[in-house]
Amino acid sequence: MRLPEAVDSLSALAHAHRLAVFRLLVRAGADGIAAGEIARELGVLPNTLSSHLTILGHAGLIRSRRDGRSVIYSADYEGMRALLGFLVADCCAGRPEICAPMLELGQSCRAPE
Amino acid sequence: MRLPEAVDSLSALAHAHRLAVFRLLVRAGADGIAAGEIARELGVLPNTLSSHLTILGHAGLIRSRRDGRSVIYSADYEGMRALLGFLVADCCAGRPEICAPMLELGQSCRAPE
DNA sequence: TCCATAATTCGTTTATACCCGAATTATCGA
DNA sequence: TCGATAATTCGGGTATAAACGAATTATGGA
Repeated sequence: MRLPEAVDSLSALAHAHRLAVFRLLVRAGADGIAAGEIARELGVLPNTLSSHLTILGHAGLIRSRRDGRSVIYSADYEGMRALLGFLVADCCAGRPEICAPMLELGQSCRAPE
Repeated sequence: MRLPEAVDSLSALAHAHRLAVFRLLVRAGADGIAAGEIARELGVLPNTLSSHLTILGHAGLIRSRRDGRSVIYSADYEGMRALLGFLVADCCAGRPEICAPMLELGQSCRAPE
């Protein structure tokens, strides 16, 4: 990932509703959630949500598939990984002690026991 | 970190010049870089840069200290860690296989050999 | 085929972000 | 104290983002 794409991804997440949608989908996993259910959950009008979903999709952070009358959205974990990777890239050349706390991020990222 | 603060941080980074500034400072480490030198490096007017620096500072992503006539800016690694932590929080409850690629982020984050 | 549901697209209005020039504040050296 | 350098603050003009209502497209079932 390069800077312009990173700006697109960050802009997509830099909005309260869109960030909430993204987190919802990240938690939901591969099953995903239908657009209408997301709208209901967050209390956003369907048309407004639709434009948010388009923005997140264009940024490579979510995917969609049609299932009957519904469209199911799910997180794009590879896009997420690309963004995080860009942010930490070369974060501490020559200074591993700065880097160390970032390595512990993975600890937030575990299955509940 | 909670959602509103995360939106602030993401908004701060969701701009080509500000993201470039942040990356510059992340690479620069604790020594930091003077405002004027950042402006020269990126080809941004000093007053415009100043407002960008204010936004990044308010978002908790950079710090500043005065040194004579210069003001030295440096990355706030704790703020950075907080944002990344928020983004990956609970990212794969019950699905460790999704989580695994995120754990490898640390590999971008190493000292040059 | 027709109707109901799900989602998106379109057009408009409003609010906010961005950038620049000019003026101001802070610090250092002569 | 005065001038020069470094940085920030202020004000205004322009562009862009966001939200909404209305209309449109897609799908499934009667």
